[in-house]
Amino acid sequence: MKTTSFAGNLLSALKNSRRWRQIQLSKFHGRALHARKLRESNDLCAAFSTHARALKSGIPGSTAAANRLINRYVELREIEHARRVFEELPEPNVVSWTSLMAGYIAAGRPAMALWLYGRMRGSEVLPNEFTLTTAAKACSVLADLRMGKRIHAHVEAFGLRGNVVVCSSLVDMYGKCNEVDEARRVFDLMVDKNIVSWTSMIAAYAQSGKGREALHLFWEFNHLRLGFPNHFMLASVVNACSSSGSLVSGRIAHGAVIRYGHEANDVVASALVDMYAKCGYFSYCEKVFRRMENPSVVPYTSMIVGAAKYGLGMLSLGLLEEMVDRGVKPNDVTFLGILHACSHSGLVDNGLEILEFMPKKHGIIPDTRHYTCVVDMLGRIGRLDKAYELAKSIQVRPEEGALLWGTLLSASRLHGRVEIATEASNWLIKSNQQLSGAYVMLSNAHAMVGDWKNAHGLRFRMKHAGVHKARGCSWIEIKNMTYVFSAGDLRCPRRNEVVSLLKELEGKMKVKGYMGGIEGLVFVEVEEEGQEEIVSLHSERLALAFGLISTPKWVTMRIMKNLRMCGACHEAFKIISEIVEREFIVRDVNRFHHFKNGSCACRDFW
DNA sequence: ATAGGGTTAG
Repeated sequence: MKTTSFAGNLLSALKNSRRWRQIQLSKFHGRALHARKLRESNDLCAAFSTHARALKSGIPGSTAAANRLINRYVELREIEHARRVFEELPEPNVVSWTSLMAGYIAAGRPAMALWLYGRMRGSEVLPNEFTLTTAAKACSVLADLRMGKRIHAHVEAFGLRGNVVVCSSLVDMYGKCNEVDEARRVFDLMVDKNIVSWTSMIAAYAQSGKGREALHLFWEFNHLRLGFPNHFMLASVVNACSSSGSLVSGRIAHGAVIRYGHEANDVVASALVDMYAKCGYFSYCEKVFRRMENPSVVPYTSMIVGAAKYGLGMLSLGLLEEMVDRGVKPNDVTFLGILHACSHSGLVDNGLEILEFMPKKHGIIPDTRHYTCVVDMLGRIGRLDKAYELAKSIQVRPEEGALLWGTLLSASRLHGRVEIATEASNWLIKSNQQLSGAYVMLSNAHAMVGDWKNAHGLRFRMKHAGVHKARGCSWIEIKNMTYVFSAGDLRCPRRNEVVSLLKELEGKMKVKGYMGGIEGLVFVEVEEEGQEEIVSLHSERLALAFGLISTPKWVTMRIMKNLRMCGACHEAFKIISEIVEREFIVRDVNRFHHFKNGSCACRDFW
């Protein structure tokens, strides 16, 4: 009985199917569909008829036949039909369960796959390596660590820790859940490793900002002569270079890409575009991008964000226009980049216009992230009231609002708008987010308008609440050396030179028309073994001169950022390089020749 | 029936 009614349901489902209607419509109008769609439709008809035949005959077919049908539907992206077949099965086996789970992941519904896994564990069917790999993948997509750990436990329980595919999927899962150390533990315990396992681990490091570790692992892979890196691995390696901001490694990685013949791969090229932008080599970023024949939305977005970082807001806007003309659809990230670009190039009116046309012209509804960019844009040029109004008008979930209110806070601090700074800080403190930033910035805002009583009071409250401000740290790579500096570290070897450099840069910035936001009072913290001191100074540059911040890299980065805003990044880089180069001899200049010839071997990496 | 890569606001 069930079968008969199901046949009826199927028929109506068939008739309701969008593709079925398409077929009927095209037949009726005598119009041909696109070849691919037609093929798909025919395939779907075939699947439907197999399905209907099986049901009408009333003889329950073999489970294997049903599984084939499930997979056919999954391939055709008809997950609900796959599910119907599955639900009709009197005795689904492990393949039926796994196929359906994989189908739900492919359909973008990984939570459903995990739900099915739970149901399966309640049945008599036991999972095998395919099921657990699929379940781990669902956790990876969802970044669901809790469930991921349970899957890991099941892998152990079913004795599958020696399976390379299962373990690679666990490495990937832990990586995507931001548990790189756990990923590494699984990776190290693997006896059999293949290129996928290595790539998963390298990608896990690269994606969590541990570029050096990623590169080291890549070096190991090459050193052990485990094979040639493929485009998957190289994309991750290039990504590792961007996340460590290392231009030297990046160029060598580019050499490796050329050497192994993966220049034409879209994903690798996108990673290179991003890497050159992040490592401060914009002309190469552009070069690599322009070499791509049909850049997709991702490289376009990388380019837009890259141009924005160099103060080339008009170029970003031009790129948006160009991609739309070429039929590449911008996405939410693209618009984040565009708004970021407008913000950093002072293109406020363009930015507001973009915000308005995003949904109308491009079908992208702005979310909190986009509004945060606009708040930043308005706040940056001092239109605090409008920024505040906008921030208040947005409905945000508490866990989403920290960036929004943090942005507003830093803008109001910059412009000495204590009342807005207070409200923004209170929002952050109330929602227990970014506490140290909230306290410090509000305290700085009070200090800026000369209200020392409140400034000190906040510091006291902060201490009382047990909130600790982590020491700032940054680094710069010049030629072959990385210089790391941390705030409060007084061991700056070339303080005087840096101070005169900063003065020089300041002069150049003024010529370029950049009005530094911080000309008034700033707060400088000196935290050395619990010691804390509040100092009011004329500017951060002076703070540096007094030795209170001795962070050339920290300061140079800041200056570079400022210079980028007025389009003088190269100048800054040149001057800084000159200073540092005098003392440090650049090692192994020939590497660059290797790179130029495209014959750089990966073992030259270090 | 199973595993890996690129863009994300302050």
